[in-house]
Amino acid sequence: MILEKKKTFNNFAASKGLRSTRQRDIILDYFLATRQHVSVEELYLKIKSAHPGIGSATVYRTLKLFVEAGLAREVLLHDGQTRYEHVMAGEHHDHLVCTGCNAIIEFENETIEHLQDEIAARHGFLIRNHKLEIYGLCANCRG
Amino acid sequence: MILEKKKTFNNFAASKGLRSTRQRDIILDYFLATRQHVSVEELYLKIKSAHPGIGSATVYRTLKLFVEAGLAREVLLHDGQTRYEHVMAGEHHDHLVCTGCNAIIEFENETIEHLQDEIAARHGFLIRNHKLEIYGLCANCRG
DNA sequence: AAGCAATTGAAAATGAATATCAAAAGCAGG
DNA sequence: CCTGCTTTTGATATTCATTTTCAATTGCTT
Repeated sequence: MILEKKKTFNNFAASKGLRSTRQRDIILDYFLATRQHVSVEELYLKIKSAHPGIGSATVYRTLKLFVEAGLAREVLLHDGQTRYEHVMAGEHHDHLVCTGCNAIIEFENETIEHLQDEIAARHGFLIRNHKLEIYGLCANCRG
Repeated sequence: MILEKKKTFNNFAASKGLRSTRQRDIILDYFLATRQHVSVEELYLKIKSAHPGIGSATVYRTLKLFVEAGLAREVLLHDGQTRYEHVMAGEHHDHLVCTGCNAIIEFENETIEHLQDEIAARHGFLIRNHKLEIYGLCANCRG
């Protein structure tokens, strides 16, 4: 599915007349290799250790392209940094965020998705994406 | 219910050993008088026109107190500003956010709330609050 | 009224994100 | 493989929301 995503990005780039560059390839590789919710800074530091030449501005710019291309999604947690997560085809996961230890538990619930569709339809609203975050204390932290 | 909220804040202040100040009273009045999703800047400007002495740092500080006191909730939209909305006892509304015109439509759905409780229970998670935002185009903007 | 700690306002500091711009790199067409 | 044109990049400066700092003020207790 990594090839799949690279193809998606290439198609997007082609359709927008964007050029294919070494940096974008590298950043995409690193982004695809991460797990959930990388901040730009985190991704930048990882990349920098292997590719010192790449600047953080490029990482910022490129992640925004990934969002446009439909590969990534912005996640705003409460730590003052914009984070990015993968957009999986079809599937959509939401988050339980522990305010004690910052653990993030992902879950999926079809019924909730359906209800959202209904609500949107009722308002003539066309859904592009959504975000559901539940804040509280995880099993460990509720002590 | 405004008196209710003032009392809630006073109780909180008392329990934390916080002092009662003119500024906090004023800021609370203005916050309670706002409708949904005030940014700190917006609230500060409103207050400043009638009370020029009050500084923005105090508004920032005080809104965080309201969150601690359970009166307010942070809402992170995608405009780079932290916004605050009222916490209504029991009820919880979520948002349809139009990426075309930035309109925000609020809705409530009991079933979704229930499902969230179930999911949390399944993970031994204790819910403090949650946030559901659906992004897309409103009826006007989907043209 | 006096003393002490919390609070405030102004200004400086921080920090994420964006804009600027000259140099470098991609992509034609010849 | 050059040439010329445009996009992209990296470094730096800039912006802007938020936080911190700190001296002065204020609230509270005795």
